[in-house]
Order: sequence, then C-alpha cells, then structure tokens
Amino acid sequence: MVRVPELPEVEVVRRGLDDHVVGRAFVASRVTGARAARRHLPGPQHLADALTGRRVASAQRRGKYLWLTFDEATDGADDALVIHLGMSGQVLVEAADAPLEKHAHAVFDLSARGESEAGDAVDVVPQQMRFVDQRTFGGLFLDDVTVAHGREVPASISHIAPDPLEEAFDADAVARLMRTKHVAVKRLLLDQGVVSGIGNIYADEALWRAELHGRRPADAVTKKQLMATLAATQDVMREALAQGGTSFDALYVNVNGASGYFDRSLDAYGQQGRPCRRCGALIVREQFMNRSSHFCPVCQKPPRAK
DNA sequence: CGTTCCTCCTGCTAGC
DNA sequence: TGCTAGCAGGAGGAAC
Repeated sequence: MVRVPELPEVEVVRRGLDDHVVGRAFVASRVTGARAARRHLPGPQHLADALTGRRVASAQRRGKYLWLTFDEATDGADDALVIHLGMSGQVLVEAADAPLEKHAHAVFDLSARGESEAGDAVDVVPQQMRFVDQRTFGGLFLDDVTVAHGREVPASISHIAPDPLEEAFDADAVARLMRTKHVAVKRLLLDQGVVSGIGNIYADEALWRAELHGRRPADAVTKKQLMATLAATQDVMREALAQGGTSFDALYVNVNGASGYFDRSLDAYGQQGRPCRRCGALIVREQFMNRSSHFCPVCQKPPRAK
C-alpha cells in the first residue's frame, strides 16, 4: 500500500531535514517542475534563484506543511521555503551522482558539512536535497513569515489550525468549535482549518478507537465523545511516530521508505471484510466525501441514512 | 458568509 | 496479452 503522508510521516521527514539539511547552504538550485512550483507565483526559475546561496536555519512543521527557514533574509522580511508532500511527495538527501528520479522536480546542491574534531571532512561525496513527487499534488514555494495561532508560520498557511501534537493545540476549544457545527465529525477532522495533520487514514483510525461513526453530525455528539476522538488522534499519531519515526539511514530522508509497520497496525482503514479487533463484527467500507470510510458497524453505530 | 463539490496527477489493479 | 476503467486522495478554489 502506498503511504499517503499525514502528520507522522511529515514529521519523520522534518526530523530528517533537521539532521541532514539544517546548517547547510544551497550552493546551487534547479527547479524544473513547473507544476510542483505552481504556488510560487514568480515561477520556478525565480524560486531557484531566490534560494541559491541561502543557509538553512531550521526545519519546521504544522500539520502536513513543512518549511525551512534561513539564516538571514535577503530583503528584510523573513521568508521560508514551504514544502507540501501532497499524496506522493518525498524529500531525499543523497549523493549528487545518484541517478535522478523520474519525478524529481527540484534539486539543491548542499554545501559540505563542517569538519569533524579530528579535522577530517565529514562529507567526501557531494550531496543534494531533492524534491520528488509522482502525482504532483504536492509542491514547494517561497513565502513570507507571519504569526498565526501562536507561532511564526508562512503567511499562506496562517489558516491552518494547530495540529494535535503541538503545544498550541487546545482540544477543549476544538471540541467546542466542532459542537457548533451541523457537519459530520469526519469532515471536521479532515478540515485543516479546524485541526490539522489528519488525513483519511488517521481519521478512520481515531474514529474507530473512539467508537464513533464519522458521519454523525458534530452538534449531535457529546463533548466527551469529541474529546475522546481528538485524544485518539493524538494516540494513533504518537504511536505511528514512535514506531515509524525513528532511525534513518544517514542519507535517506524519505516518508515512503520508512513504512512497513503501519499497515499491520491499522484497525479500520483498509480493513473492510476483516473482523473488528474489539467485537469481531466485519469492518465495513462506505463512500463519504468522494472518499472511502471504514468503520465497525457495531462499535460505531452509523446514524440514520443520509 | 459557511458548506459542499470538483479538479489536479500518475501508477497500480481488476476485469474483459 | 493488452487494453481500459476504476481507484487512491490533499487542498484550493469554484459553486451553491
């Protein structure tokens, strides 16, 4: 199964960038994917030119958005390179002479890392950071930084709510907001302006754990149930991080390459026809929002038909 | 204004 | 065997 990046996968990439890219400069840049750079309005060449020579200061994330900050702004305003992986995006750090991936849309030559205490050069092989994306739902662009929800973030993502694993996340406030809406709970879980970082897979998993059907209108669900659902999103994502978010080969910063454990641990998503781990009833799949939803028809009583 | 729907894209699989 | 249709889905923007 292809791994669609949600919060834990993106956090794994962020950690990889923290380890392998922060502190290094882009000594040369090539942005060849016009579609991947579509959100950079001045165009791909401008993006490449604007990034060349910049030294990366930090790798940050909110929800499914990643961004790199730089040591000093060129024109006074602080800016950031925003990266979204979409459905199939990858960020790779590898040797410059490694074969170019078919769907590589941007390539950055990295400055060598510093010397070790013994005085040896740490990197003898030149390296690159590459943005690769088969379906190009993702992309990258440069954006000014502003403050939103208590943090400095790229201006274009100021509408993205805090995610369940960040400090500013206020489950109580989110549950109260949800209860004001006559909208299906799952739709709200997937709304990045309500709570970010949750995609179809983790939404189904959290709803299964909370024993709540995602089609239930939020204003007809108790606050306690909503709090339980939000807590479940935290649990399921923390577990994914604990198991999938650890060790990496030094040169490989890659969501898809890090998986394998996930599919075994799913209780609802993709489990249609298999017995519910809690009660043994067969998991059901249904269409919802032009997507698939998976649930236990006994533990998660569906509301009356639409 | 809030909410819902449509669309972008490629690779894999099921079915004839 | 080879073709096509169907499916996967994040998120912006159009449509209602």
